[in-house]
Amino acid sequence: MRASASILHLDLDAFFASVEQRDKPSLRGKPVIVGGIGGRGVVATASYEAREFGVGSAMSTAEARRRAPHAAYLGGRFDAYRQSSRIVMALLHELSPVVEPLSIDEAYVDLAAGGIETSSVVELDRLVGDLRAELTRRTEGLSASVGVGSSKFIAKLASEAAKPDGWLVVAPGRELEMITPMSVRAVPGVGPATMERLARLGVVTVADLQRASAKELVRELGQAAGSGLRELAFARDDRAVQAVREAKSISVEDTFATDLTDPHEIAAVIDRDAVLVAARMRKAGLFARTVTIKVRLGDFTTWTRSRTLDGATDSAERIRAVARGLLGGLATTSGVRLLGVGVANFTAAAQEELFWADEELGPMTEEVTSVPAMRRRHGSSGAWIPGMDVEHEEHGRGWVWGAGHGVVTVRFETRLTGVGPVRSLASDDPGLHPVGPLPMAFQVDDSEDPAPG
DNA sequence: TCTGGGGTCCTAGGACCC
DNA sequence: TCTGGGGTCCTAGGACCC
Repeated sequence: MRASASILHLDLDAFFASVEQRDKPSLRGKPVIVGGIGGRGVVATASYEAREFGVGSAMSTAEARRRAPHAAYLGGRFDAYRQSSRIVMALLHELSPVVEPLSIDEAYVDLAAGGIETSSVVELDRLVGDLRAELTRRTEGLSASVGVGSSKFIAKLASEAAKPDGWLVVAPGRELEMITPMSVRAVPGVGPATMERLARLGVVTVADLQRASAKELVRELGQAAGSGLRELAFARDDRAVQAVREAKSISVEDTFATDLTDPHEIAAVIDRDAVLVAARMRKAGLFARTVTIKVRLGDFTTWTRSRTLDGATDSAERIRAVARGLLGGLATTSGVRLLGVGVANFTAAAQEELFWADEELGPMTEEVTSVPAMRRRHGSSGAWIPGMDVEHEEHGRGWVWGAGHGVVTVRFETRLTGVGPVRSLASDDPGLHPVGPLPMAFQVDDSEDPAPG
């Protein structure tokens, strides 16, 4: 822990839903839910209006629809989210060179590394105020919650406490006062299972945690979690903000609208995922030694199987062969709900093995390499996904409101137009095309890609 | 129609080595 | 008779985060 409040944590408020409300004027002030909109989807982000109905992240979309039947359900526009995320990360880099993105919508900043040494809460308040205002301006209307404190732990709890659209600077020396009354559940790393174990020890609040014996915590939670949690209970946290974090794994997985039973189809999905993973490795310049497959059955039983090679590869063919070999050891006839392929154990250079012996798989079929076709068959119902950006030769830019039975309904509006009209068109209307997100007025140099979201 | 997708970190047991 | 002891690597699973 530092003597000054020099770590900042920023979290964009209801990020995906806020981008949708910004870009779709008719949804402003309304419940908006972004996530998987198929039968097996879950909520990624609910707008604050939707949260009023009891809808939250990770809830099944089916449950969300019961609670908020009139909300807008959108599939998500990741290009638009990345576009705004880049603007925010670039803004943070203007404060300090040491910025650690945690996800697409969250980051730590080491203020001291940016030459911001003040311990004056008034000055920090002004700095954060300016930051938040500039963020809203550059993102054309998004808001972020910001916490500043003497450690990552305190900065994160502060931004959490400030939500939504607020900020909190925790003065050095006031940390224990802030955290002691909190529930242990508020401590990052304490989820449902850990909370349950702690409750068995009679530990419910951070104050209880301070009184618990270190030995008992380690016995119940293991060495790392037990000792780590006890340190956090006293606000002891010296983790540095890390500007560069190297990827440890890359994976692709899919849950199917209905369970897969055809072995050829299962094998084809593994092949396709191997191709996707290899493409991402090539883009990142990485070679992997370990190949993993993940299989979830209809009853939610989940298996992972992995194999570590002597050498490192980025070959789609090699990954495919290893993944298929791993698949061969599993009984999948009852039906497969989810399939995935991952790689790990990276090296920066290939160390191809001289010899290997895998069963002969034969060439990949057209179907395997045609990813969009696969997604359409197993993913959502059609090509027109609710929320997506479209442009019509006659009516201009808009977004898909709904689709089905040969008809697609589009609302023709953008964040620059105000609420626009709705029109129903034939889903094969030749004048209608999917498009990318509307460019932002504020441009970021994106010659180098930020960390993957 | 309960339960996504992309990650990180940790644990525990077995193999293997000195 | 009686089974060390530490280290590393690998695998599988689980908890957690956004």
